[in-house]
Amino acid sequence: MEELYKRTHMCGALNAGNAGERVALNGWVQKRRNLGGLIFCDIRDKTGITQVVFDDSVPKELFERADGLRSEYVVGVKGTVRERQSKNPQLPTGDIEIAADSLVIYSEAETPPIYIKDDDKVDDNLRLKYRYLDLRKHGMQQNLTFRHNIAKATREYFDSCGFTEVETPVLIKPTPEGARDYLVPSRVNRGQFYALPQSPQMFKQLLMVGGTDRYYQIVKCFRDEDLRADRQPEFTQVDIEMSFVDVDSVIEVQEGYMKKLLKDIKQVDINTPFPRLAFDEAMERFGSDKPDLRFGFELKKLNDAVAGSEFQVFNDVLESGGDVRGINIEGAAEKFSRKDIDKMLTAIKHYGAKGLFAIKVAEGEIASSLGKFFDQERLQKICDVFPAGAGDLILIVADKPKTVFDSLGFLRRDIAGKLGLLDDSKYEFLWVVDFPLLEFDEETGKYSAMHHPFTSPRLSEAHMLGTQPGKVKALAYDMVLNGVELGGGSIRIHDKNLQKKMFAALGMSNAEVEQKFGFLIEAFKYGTPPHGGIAYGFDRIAMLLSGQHSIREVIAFPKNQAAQCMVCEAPSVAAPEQMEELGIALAPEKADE
RNA sequence: GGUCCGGUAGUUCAGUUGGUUAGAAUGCCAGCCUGUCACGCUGGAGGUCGACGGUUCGAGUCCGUUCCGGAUCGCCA
Repeated sequence: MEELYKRTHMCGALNAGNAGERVALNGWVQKRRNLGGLIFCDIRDKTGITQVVFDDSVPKELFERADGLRSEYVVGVKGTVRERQSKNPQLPTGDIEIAADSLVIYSEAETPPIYIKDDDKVDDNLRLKYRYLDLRKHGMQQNLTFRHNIAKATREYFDSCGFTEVETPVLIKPTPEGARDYLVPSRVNRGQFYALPQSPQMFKQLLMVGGTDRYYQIVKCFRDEDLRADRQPEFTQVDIEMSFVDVDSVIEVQEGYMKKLLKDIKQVDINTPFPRLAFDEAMERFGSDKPDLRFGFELKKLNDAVAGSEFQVFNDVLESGGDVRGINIEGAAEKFSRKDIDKMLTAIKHYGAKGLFAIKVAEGEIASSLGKFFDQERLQKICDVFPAGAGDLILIVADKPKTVFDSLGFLRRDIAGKLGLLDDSKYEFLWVVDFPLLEFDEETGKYSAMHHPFTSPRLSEAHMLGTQPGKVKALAYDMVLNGVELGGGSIRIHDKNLQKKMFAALGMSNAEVEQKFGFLIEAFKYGTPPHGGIAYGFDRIAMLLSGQHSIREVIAFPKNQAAQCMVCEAPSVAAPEQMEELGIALAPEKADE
């Protein structure tokens, strides 16, 4: 290779104050503009771009080499900084340019399949396949740096609060019964498997038994589940556990964490403590257990207002234990057409909704698809619940409670988006608390833990575990920011008798408990501090604080929707020899029915 | 597993009721050009219209199957 030019500055670093200095830059060719006897060339690195000029004062050989430059060539340039004749106010380095006197081409480049520009619109899969090119974009480099800064602030904060970062194993025991683990075969223990952790839950509890007192870890976790814009099969958690704490002590430390993150990263002061909303109230008011508080449109129950009408649809729903609820979109009566409302109905059919009823309130008249069954007086009664006035649009869904909540919860947020109310510069934090401890699974006919089986019930309600398990509330909490669940946690059960009751309520036999959690139960015999903790989705935090709408934007090498790595093409089949050595054979594919 | 949307040049897209040689922008290549910065001007190359089958005198367009991608519901203790 030719000589390496020892870099004196990054490409985004120079300004008028450097005029007259001799510098050396390394980077990629963003763009070459050949004006004939004058060549401009923009050199880019992760900090920015600098314009380099070759004119008739340079040797012919150098000028010709500059003429041969193409996009994405990797080069080194030496020259003198000077102020530009015509400045470019759009560039941080726009006041200066480098009058080049020497140029080295480290590496040529083929024409890239995607443009290295932040505002290009290119197919997501191409971006993922050529991720190393995508990462050259300034915005992507900013995202990576941004994520790094969050990790740094996280470590600073928890360190300052007396936490120890401890690494927990990545090869752990599989959880029985289909819990979507990634399985890892063992050659040394032929026929046996590890699992990759979905979370370090049991190990962090063991750390509390082990006297670590305050633990945190920025840790990769794995779930072999279907993907979403905010869900990847391998993702990063900020995992936290504390000894000798109650709900308030955990929450206080976490609010301090968010306060520091927002201050350090966004220079934004947020108020603590965060509001706390009981799960039931969150559902009643927002139709969601992770409500977005940046706007209103709260749900109202209309059962009383519509009772006793001639409208059979509502009557049937009310009789079968369902609800009639609505939201009032203030001032939106004229903003949505009949067609728009039909589209909304199509959208909420996903949640099982069968109908969507609209009431448009105007001065002196209330128009509605319900007009046939509801006279003005009755419609007014519905309006009064919100209360709604002239210009407002009320949307009503009648169905099973879950369908009503899901549908209106979705519409509330969807419409806010359409009305431009989702302001990324607003940070509305809250805690959702008082979750039910258990939920009834209609398929298995059993209760299952809403969070996990070590979540403590409210101690005052623990006696109901045997009799009314569905009514017991958990000492659990979710942190929600702008409609996204950032993290969730709980106070754990540390009393072995209470834990036994919990397992009984879950319908688990002693043998089953022993097989799944034996080592944790064993550990609890030897002196267990009261403890609790929380785990955050680190990628989600980075996504939200950087204003992105997919966690892929803050992950260097994310997987596509089919959980494939487009760069290295994982997963792939294993070589027969390797399978043989591991003692694994593939089962024949199931015949289609 | 279900539902919806999409697949046309390297890239982003247009392509009407089925009708001659499938277009634009950008990128790429060549030539000209001394103050550009989305440089400009002139010219050029570049396509199995995702794949297979069907209807038709004729299919990018219609029908069926299939593959791929995205969104979403289920799922995510």
